[in-house]
Formats: sequence, structure tokens, C-alpha cells
Amino acid sequence: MQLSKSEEELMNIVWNLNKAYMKDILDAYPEPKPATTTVATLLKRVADKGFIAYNSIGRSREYFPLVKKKDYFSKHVNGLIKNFFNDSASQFASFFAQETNLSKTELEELKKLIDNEIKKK
Amino acid sequence: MQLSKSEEELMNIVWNLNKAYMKDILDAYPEPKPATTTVATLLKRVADKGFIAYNSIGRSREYFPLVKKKDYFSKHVNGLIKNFFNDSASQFASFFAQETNLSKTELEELKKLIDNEIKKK
DNA sequence: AAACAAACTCTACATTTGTAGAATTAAAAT
DNA sequence: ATTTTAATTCTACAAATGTAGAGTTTGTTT
Repeated sequence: MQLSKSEEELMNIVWNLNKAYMKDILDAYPEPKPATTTVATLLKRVADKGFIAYNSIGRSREYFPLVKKKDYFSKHVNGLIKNFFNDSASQFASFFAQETNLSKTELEELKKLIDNEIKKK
Repeated sequence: MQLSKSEEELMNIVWNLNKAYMKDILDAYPEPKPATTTVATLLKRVADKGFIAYNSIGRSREYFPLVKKKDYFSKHVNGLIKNFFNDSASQFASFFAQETNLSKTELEELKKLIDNEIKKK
């Protein structure tokens, strides 16, 4: 299942906090913060979609992610690639290398990384 | 403004064809093709959002993109990066290099590309 | 025990999205 | 000119999304 924009925003907070009470989540939201009930609704929806779960502790719940950010992301990016780059990751990669404004140093780093990946194969 | 999933799919076809009549677009859809009216609705919505325009030719319209795929994409990917990678493109890049399943050859190619980019800086 | 407060559920509602039938228009074919 | 057909508009409607008020539950404080 797919997360909507605002659900993603919520997930991102949960991923960052790793474990969090409602209150922590609300605190993490940037101004203007949504209503408590809005967050509650989103938490419920995201939980229904199987992205988070919680442990009941006292009157409240400690939420935690069930899906790893990495995993969610792979799927996400792969969807992008499938949709827009004829399912060719390398086509996307080249687009990415050219279009994103990485600095020289960052590019050097990336190159090293790729070298590592090559060695792994 | 943001495109929805199915609007993106349509745009992708239009980007590929570059200029296209309704019929061409329908032809380009994979099976099972949507109803003509569905495509018509999407065309209208996407036009309202300012992503395409058309020249009226005879009884029909020749649609063409107003927004370049590249531009749409940069924004898209940059949004991703902002949202999930603390606004760090290099963080995304390393994620990408490790998580996408590029073959050895593709990685080599990518490396060359990056080398080129480095030289440009 | 009573009052309080935080968190959660229920309900709601406007907007957007996915999808398409019915009706209309206008060009093309006969 | 009449029929046929492709393209467009209008209308519709269910599902998903963004947002939040009202009410309820359940620990917490005094």
C-alpha cells in the first residue's frame, strides 16, 4: 500500500524518533502544528496500512515503525524509475548524476561508493 | 501544483510522444487501456494544472508538454531528498548506489558519467 | 473519591483522485 | 445531404486524503 503525502511526513518523524509517544510526534512537527486529532487520525491510518505499530504503556502508546525507511524508499525510487525511466535504473542514475546539484566533493564520494559496489559484484 | 499517479502516467506518455493526438495517446497506453473519456478527463485536468497545452487542428487537438520532464523530475527528486534525506543529495546518492540493483556494467557506466561531471566542475 | 488531563475513537466534511457513461460536436465518408 | 465516427464536454460517483471537533476513556493529581 501507498502512503499519502501527509502520511509520509508523519512516517518520517517516526523514523527519525524511532520510538515515540504521540506527544513526541506532535513536538517534532514544525509550526504550524496540526491538531492532535489530525495526528491521531494519521497515526491510525498509517497503522492500518501496516507501517507502524505500538506498545501500550499506561494510558498511551509508544509508536514505532514496522517498515524500514530504506525499504520504503527502495520501493518508492524503484517506482519512480519504472514509471519515468522505462524501468532502467541506469537511465535514472545518469539523470540523477547530471541533474542534482552535487558538489565536486560529493561526486567524488559517490564515485568511491560506486567503486565499492563494483567490487562487491 | 502536483500531479497524481495517473496524471503522471499520462504525462509520461506525452513526454515520450512529444506531440500527440488523443488517439496516439490512447494507443500508447498499455493494456488494459482506459476509456477514452478517462483519458479526456485526465488531459483536461493536466492541462488545467498547466502541464500541457494543445493546438487545435481540425476537429481535434495536438497536445504537447509545457513542462519538461527533466524539470518535473528535478523537483520531484529534490522533494524526495528534502523529505527523507535531510536535504542532502549525497545522502540520497549513497542510498541510491547501494539500494538500487544496478549491474556491474551499469555501475561502470555511471562511474564514467560521474567522472565527466567532476571534470565539468 | 473527585476532578483533571492526555490520548484515543467516532464522526464529519470538503477536496482530490480514478474512472467512465451520456450527450454533443464536428469532421469524414458515402 | 446523411450517416458514421472520433474527440470533447458534462455529469457522476466511489474511494482516498487532509483536517479537525465532540465525546470517551483511563491514568494522574489532589
